[in-house]
Amino acid sequence: MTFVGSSRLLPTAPRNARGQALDIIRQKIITLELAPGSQLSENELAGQLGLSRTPVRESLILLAEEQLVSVVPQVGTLVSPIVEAEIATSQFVRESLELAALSEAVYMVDAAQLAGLNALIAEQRVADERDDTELFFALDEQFHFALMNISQHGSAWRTVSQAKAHLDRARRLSLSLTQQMSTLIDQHQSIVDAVARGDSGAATDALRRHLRKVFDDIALIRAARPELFAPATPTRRR
Amino acid sequence: MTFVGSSRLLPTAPRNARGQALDIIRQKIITLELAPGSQLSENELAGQLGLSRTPVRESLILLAEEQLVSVVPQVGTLVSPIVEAEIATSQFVRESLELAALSEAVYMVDAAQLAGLNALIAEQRVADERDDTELFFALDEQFHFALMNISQHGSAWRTVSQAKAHLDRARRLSLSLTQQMSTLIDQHQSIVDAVARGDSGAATDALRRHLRKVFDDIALIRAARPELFAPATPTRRR
DNA sequence: ATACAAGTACTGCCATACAAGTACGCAAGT
DNA sequence: ACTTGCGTACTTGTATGGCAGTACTTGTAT
Repeated sequence: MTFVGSSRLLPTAPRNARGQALDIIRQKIITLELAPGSQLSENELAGQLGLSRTPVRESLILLAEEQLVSVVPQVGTLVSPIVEAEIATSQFVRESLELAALSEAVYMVDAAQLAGLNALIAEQRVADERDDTELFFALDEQFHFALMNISQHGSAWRTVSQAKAHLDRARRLSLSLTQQMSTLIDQHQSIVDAVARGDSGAATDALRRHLRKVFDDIALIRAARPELFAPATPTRRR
Repeated sequence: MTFVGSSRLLPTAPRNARGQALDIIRQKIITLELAPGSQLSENELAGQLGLSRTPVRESLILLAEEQLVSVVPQVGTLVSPIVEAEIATSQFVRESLELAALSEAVYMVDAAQLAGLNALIAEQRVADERDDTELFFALDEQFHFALMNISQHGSAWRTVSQAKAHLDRARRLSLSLTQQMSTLIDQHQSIVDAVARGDSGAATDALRRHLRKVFDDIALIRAARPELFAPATPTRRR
């Protein structure tokens, strides 16, 4: 597993044990390697990661704040099930913030930033050709961050990224992500083109269409396989 | 100090030591009882609160994630200075989310919700007459939460509340909060009136004006006393 | 008086031990 | 067969000790 494009903003690797544990566990939850509803154990995770309970426990507390796990005292820690309401909230947060940032960004973008965005799109085309969804997810994260960074509100990315994590996790339920990559990349291009033209309305429209597509794809998954959402009974470990 | 209207949504008191420590420390930071830039110590806080270092440390980790403190390994934990960029980001997040939620809320509000909002405004008038700023802060928090809760996005309040915490802390630098309460309450009334009329544009305009006033007040403080923002040297404890 | 270096007293980080509480299985009694 | 009660094996919560690294202090030499 590569941690390129992890949610942690600074690419500098987390030098302490807690940072390592947080990144690894978080990534495993988002990629569904740790199934929604499954039970975790501080002790077991500590053993697997070769750490003591302390940094693992601190990571789980942070993940609970992010709503990715829920800790029940004296009972256990559960990977949060994928709940429609949570997805809708994440979509609302992400959409509101990205759109508001982009509407300002149109008036302050420079040539270097546009070139950077186009370069990311080119890399995404490569990822598409290789059917490398992991690479695409990482580049997608970079693209949306770069877009938001044009305005002065790049430091709000932390908030957006947390919302995006819930949406990405739900997206991974889809079996055929590879078929949608080219559409998503085209939408990326439409956004950048509108920004380059200085057309604020077209840019926000294009971004809204893009984000709504992601959300609608999740709705399609839910329609096809409702059992994947909000599993009623938590999965016990043994 | 009363914890009515603390940031924790559920009024159910935190039953474990970490929850207590988190609420107390957080409140002391927001109310400036713990000065921006001042140094904290896990040991010292644990002693003051009558707890061990563990729950205190876990609280500080959560506060660091919220950007209210910054932890420097082997050096110390500092209460975050009030930095203009951080304020601007918080304003951006709060404004974007509250406005987006309100624009939807106008079409789904019912009579009971309007009555609840007006009741909160009435309470705020009382707080104004008594010059009780602490009560007003609590009621203000309740009002904005109730407003956001009309739409289906009440669960995004957690995010808004974290941004609002930074703005509230900066607001407390102002010496004359009592003189502004009546204006703020009038603006609350304008928002509710517009929502009651079903006038989406007027409602969002009124809310934007309201939130911008809060932001502009902070800018005035900064203009008058720039030394309160981003203190260059951290305050050592002895 | 100044520069420098060793000492010392802190810091947060991590590991570990113990405490409190819950869930489940199994056995005894009805 | 079913219910009930207890024991056991887990769970997270909290306390504490030791470690490594930083900053300030103090003594010494220049």
